[in-house]
Amino acid sequence: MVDDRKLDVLRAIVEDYVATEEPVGSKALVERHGLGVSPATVRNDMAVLEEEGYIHQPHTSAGRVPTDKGYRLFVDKLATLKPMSAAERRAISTLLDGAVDLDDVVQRSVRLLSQLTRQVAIVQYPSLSRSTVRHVELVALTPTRVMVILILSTGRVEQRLVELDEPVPDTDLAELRVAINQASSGVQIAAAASALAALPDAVRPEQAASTGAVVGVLVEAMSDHRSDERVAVSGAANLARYGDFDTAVRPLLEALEEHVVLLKLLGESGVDALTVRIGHEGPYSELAATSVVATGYGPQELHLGSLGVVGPTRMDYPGSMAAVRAVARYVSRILDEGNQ
Amino acid sequence: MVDDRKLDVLRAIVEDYVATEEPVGSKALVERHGLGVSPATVRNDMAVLEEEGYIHQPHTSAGRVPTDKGYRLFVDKLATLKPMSAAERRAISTLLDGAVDLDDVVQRSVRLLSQLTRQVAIVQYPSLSRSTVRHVELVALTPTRVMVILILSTGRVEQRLVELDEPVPDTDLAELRVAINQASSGVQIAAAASALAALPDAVRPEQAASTGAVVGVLVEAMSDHRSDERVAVSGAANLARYGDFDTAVRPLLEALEEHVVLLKLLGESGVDALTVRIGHEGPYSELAATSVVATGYGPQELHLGSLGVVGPTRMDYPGSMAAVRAVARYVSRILDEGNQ
DNA sequence: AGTTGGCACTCCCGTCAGACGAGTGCCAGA
DNA sequence: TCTGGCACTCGTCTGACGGGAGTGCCAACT
Repeated sequence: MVDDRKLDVLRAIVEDYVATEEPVGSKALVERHGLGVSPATVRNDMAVLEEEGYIHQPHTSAGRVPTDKGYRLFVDKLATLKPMSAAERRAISTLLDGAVDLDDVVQRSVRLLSQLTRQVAIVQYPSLSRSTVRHVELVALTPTRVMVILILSTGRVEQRLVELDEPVPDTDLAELRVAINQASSGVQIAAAASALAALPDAVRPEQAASTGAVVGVLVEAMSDHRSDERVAVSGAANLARYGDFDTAVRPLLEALEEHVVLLKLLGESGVDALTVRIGHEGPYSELAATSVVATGYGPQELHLGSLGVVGPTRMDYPGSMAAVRAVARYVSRILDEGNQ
Repeated sequence: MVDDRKLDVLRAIVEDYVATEEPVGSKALVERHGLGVSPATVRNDMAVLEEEGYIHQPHTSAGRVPTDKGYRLFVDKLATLKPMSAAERRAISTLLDGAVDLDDVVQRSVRLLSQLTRQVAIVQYPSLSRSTVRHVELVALTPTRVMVILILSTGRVEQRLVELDEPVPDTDLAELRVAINQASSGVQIAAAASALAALPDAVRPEQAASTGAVVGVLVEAMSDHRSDERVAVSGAANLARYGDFDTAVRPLLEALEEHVVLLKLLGESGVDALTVRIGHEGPYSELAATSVVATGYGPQELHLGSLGVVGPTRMDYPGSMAAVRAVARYVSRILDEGNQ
């Protein structure tokens, strides 16, 4: 039976262990938290909690440490999000409002998140595939070199250079620009790609070649999911605070280099739905000592990407969860504004 | 007196210490390198080298370790660049040739460099201020919203959104586009900014407001030196290989977060001129245990940015220097091609 | 003069025993 | 059901000790 006081004990253990990084004993517990009972009672409760698998003893005569299962219970039942302080709220809004473009938003967010949580922060760049085409611009740099600029609803801009075999007159280029925008503007990117692919057949034969070249590059840029896999990382230095280098720091440090791994870690939680993955719950056994707090972001419930923090299982969950949610909301709002 | 054999001894000490990470003694030296003399002789040489400050003994009855001065001598007099293997050359060219745009070049380079050297690699994004304006494009997203796109000779593209107080007819916008490009295209960015600043006075009064808004944003983008301070970093996981966490790893890990610090570390070496800064020679006392191998890059001797690797003073200088130079040359070549 | 073998010396490092103390489990009593 | 007491466990710290790597110096050799 796990009654209320035992939950209190578990909460106290988690909080103390997170704070001190050391196994916590019964005596220290009753002293630091006003539990109102004696150490002996706490010991009895601990014995039960251990039997149920919520805490664990590194060795006889040592204090207790929460297990992954214990953290899970803590997060599900015991944790209340630490409200952000006014200063923090202000920091978030002023910092993010100062961003000049999309890349800047992402970079500022990731930095901010790592500073707020003192953890490693990860922000996925907004997915290209979910957005719509806002405009396509063609710029003739020379008669045979055209720069193709693809502007998406999220604010992302992709540019590609096209080399043409023959010079194309400006009037033809203008025509092509109109045709492309008619076919694609306002359309979801996947649909736009297929609509464009049909374009070369619809123009005059002498334009087919140049149209084909331009459209080919555009379609390629649209179906290029590279940017879907881009992430920004910040706060690796925070790892230095952790003691157990080999189990906690090194594997994570290696994972940070592999952006694909990070994306999988972030997962695909819905907008405004916090996901907490604790230790072994995650997809990688090497990262059994690390937890992830993540959420999706995007305007109007549309999932454009994910962001979150990773750290050792022994992390400040309430604080991390609050910060992740706050930053995600701001980012969503900004993406919404740019898009209205 | 430091004669040839003593230099050989120093070289051997550096090589062994880099390989083993342990102080090297006289006996091990003569065994591993065919020095052709007895340990006692080597000991005498070592005593001289120590007196001159090239090597150092952590404590009596320990082997010797090179000092910063010893590494300096090694780099200046004794090191010959390790030639890249054919496979490495191929890896560099195929990887970098596959880059689709400027950001991609930078990101691939930094990753490549960290893999080649197994160190932390840093690549500065090409400086905006040294490049010329290739083209400015204006796109009317709605009658009162104009996207301004600035295309530079290096291939960098900056975009900004401008909100206008009143709708601007397309014909006026076309006029403005022509005027802007006449004033700026082909011009160095600083000069272009001042040329543009004068533009609002030269147009019809009813256009002055919109022209002012567009030009203002452009000038701001041009004088925005944010991108001059951007760097890409890769290979932080390689730090995990180093033992002395507190002196070597932690300070460097913290420095990696501070891009300004990294830029200062890279310094401003000329194109094709390798700079090696060893330990205390660098600008930060906290990084007294780290060395930097860096060089500038850019087409035609034009310094657009720097790249290099950082690591503990005990690093493989010949290998790092060769890799840094090879990557810098490839990057320079690619920037040249995109620019011809 | 430079090189070499021999030798005593220094000092790091790993091991081991012993003391200490934090923390526990259990039990009897309130 | 809670509490105080108590014996017990076991990790950690300390100091002593021996082995070994490496040195510096010296006398002898080339």
